[in-house]
Amino acid sequence: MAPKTKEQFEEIRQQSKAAIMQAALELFAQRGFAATSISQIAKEAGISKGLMYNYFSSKEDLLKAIVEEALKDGQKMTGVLWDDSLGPKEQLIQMIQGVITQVKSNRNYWKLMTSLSLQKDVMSGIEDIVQEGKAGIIERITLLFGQLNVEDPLKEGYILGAFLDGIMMHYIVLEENYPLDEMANYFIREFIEKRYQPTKS
Amino acid sequence: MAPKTKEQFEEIRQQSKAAIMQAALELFAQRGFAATSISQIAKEAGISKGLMYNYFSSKEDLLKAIVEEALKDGQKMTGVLWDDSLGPKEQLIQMIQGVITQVKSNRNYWKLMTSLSLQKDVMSGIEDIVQEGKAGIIERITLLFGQLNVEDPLKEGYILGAFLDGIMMHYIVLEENYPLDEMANYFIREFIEKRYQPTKS
Amino acid sequence: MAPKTKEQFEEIRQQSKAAIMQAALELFAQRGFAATSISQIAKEAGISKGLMYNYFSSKEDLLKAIVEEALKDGQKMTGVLWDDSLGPKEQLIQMIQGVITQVKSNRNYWKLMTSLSLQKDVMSGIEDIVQEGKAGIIERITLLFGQLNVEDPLKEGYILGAFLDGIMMHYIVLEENYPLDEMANYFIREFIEKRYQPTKS
Amino acid sequence: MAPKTKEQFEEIRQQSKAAIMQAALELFAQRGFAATSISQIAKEAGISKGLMYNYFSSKEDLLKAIVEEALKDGQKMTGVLWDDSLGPKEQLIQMIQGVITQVKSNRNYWKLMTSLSLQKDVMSGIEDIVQEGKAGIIERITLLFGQLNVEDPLKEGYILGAFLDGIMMHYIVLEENYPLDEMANYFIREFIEKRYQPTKS
DNA sequence: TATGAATGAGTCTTCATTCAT
DNA sequence: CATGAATGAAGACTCATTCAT
Repeated sequence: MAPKTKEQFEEIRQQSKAAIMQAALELFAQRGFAATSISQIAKEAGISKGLMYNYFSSKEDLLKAIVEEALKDGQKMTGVLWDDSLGPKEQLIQMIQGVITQVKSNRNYWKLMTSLSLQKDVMSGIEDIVQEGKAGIIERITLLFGQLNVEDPLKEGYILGAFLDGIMMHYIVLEENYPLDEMANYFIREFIEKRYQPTKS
Repeated sequence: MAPKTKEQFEEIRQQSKAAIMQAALELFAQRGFAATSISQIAKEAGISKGLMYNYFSSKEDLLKAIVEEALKDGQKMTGVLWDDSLGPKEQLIQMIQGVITQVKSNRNYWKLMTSLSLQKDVMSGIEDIVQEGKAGIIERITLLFGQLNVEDPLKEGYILGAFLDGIMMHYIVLEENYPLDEMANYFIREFIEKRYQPTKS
Repeated sequence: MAPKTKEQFEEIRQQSKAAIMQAALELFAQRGFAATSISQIAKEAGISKGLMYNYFSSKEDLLKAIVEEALKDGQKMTGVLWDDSLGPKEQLIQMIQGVITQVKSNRNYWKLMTSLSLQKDVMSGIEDIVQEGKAGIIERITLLFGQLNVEDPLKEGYILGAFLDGIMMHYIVLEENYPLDEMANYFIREFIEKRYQPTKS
Repeated sequence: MAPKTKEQFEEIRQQSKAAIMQAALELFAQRGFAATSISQIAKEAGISKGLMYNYFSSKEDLLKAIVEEALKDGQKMTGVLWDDSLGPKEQLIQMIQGVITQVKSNRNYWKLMTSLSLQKDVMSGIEDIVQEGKAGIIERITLLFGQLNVEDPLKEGYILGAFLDGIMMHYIVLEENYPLDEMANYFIREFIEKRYQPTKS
């Protein structure tokens, strides 16, 4: 008799929305945005085609929501990441491990993002947000390399970024067959620990 | 009328085909395979929609032809690449420079390939050919690292691969803004030359 | 709890119903029946989509209810209109003024009716009721023109009807910019008063 | 073997386009723009749904094309209409007859236009063109009434317009059952000929 | 060989309507 | 009585592909 309460509706909404976003992320990541149809998403999410439009105004809007949410989650984790009480090398290592952890915890998201970054004008609004985040990280890394007395901190930062993107790419493409942790550890040991020896002045 | 009719036809065929493949590669790379329509390709190539089907039996077939052709070109270049008269480090450097050269000379192709590698089931036939090529390279590199007395040649090889893929990725995404040569040189100097010192036994 | 529950319910019912009909009339008139969605009506009326179906079994039923109610109101006014104690010319004038008054008092309704009359099969049930009403009026007018010794009372009636419909149309389309009263008065003076002079044989 | 010539294609295009516009006009007029689906138009025109989009970029664009074409035709006829060698009363009559002829020759078009004029924002671009045409006619009529020494030429013009619009409306709605010519003639005789007697100064 | 009109399956999206609460 | 989540059929539109010339 009584209508559902606001809270009940809100809960239902959150559940449906999450289910849709989850299904869409999976499919967008595996097949690509353009190649994924709303029908497929609806089927995967176990809902009707029409329902998606109760929550997202368009397929693009859905994509945007997915990216933004994962971005927010990522930033939450990143915020925790930096521990200024550590030395630069330790911070570097922690950062690398943090990136690895994030990628592992949300492989589909990173796969989708990689895919999107390859296409022009898929998402105008998103590009900016992502770039912003990246710029912050690079700046930070450059700073650390500066403290490590590296010859060209910026280049060194880009190289590190390239390595991380490369390793991520391999992990994303090869899925279960890629020993991500092993590779990361090997890299840290061989290319961080050894390379950036304390400079006893 | 003229006796050369057949050859002329063949030449026209080759020109049209090349124009179509060129246009398609450009668009597939920039917008993605699924998001590119035959109409767009035809317009870009300056031909009619129908003509495409004279040369390729389907959109997928066109994609396959593009990938295969570029692959063949690549292998031609790769074949030239290895110079066994050099020492392992020099071969490594030459290989890296070779990869960079290839990517630079055909950025769209590598962008497309990267894009395709992220999507399941876009191309069944292609996957295998590419994997084959990659396996050969890895084997070769592992061998070189073995000669360089590296602790774990396979991991070292994968790390190098990650570096190269990462650098390539940045170049592909950032386009003109990425100083590819500078980065490559920096990488070779700092991460190859310095790392693999001759081991005077 | 309170004894008046039923009446209160009834009152609420009437209010909601009226609000819905009011909102729907407004939107149907301004955008057209087919182009107006239930959602828009619900939003305009300040109620939920589902509630509409408590009062009307369908969108068509809602339209029907609106038309019928306005028709009833109109007939109430029309009933008052005819004053047999007046002479035919005076009755004519009164009728014209009555029509003008009605149109002014419910412009949206007349706009909607005009719109509906242009479309086939929008409403089967409605057509008949409206036609019935119109036939009565024409009969009455024809009678009056007969008393005025007009050459062809039926045609004269149709012409008057055409004028009234035309003036109404202008008013409906031009909204505030049309001087309805002025036009009506000018018409009465120039085309009624002057035209139908008492025929003192 | 040889491809179709430009002319052949052009002819095919014109035919298909005409068939689509013809079918669409019929349906838009009878059922209304919003209530008519592309499927219905395609079926009525005997073509596939997709073909419409070879010729018109959208449903709205189709509507616009229809209106504009009919407008052009109308203006061609109107241009012929005015004969300055006649006296004002004769010009008036000719104009009335011209309007009647146009409406008769393209009833669906006028039905559609009437329908459109009732809805806000169906067509932004069209509104202007139509208003422009109307303004010219009113100006002309006002001029004629001035020559006829009418008390208030502008009002008289609007009244005439109301008459004509009303008669047209009846004709449009009642279709075959409305004796348009008879009514027009009666109107001319009774409301033009008789009303505007030559003023022997 | 080359063209582009034509098709129809499939895409994104809207919307009247239902229903659990 | 009231809500709005959910459905599914239908609508506008796209696009790979075919085919007559």
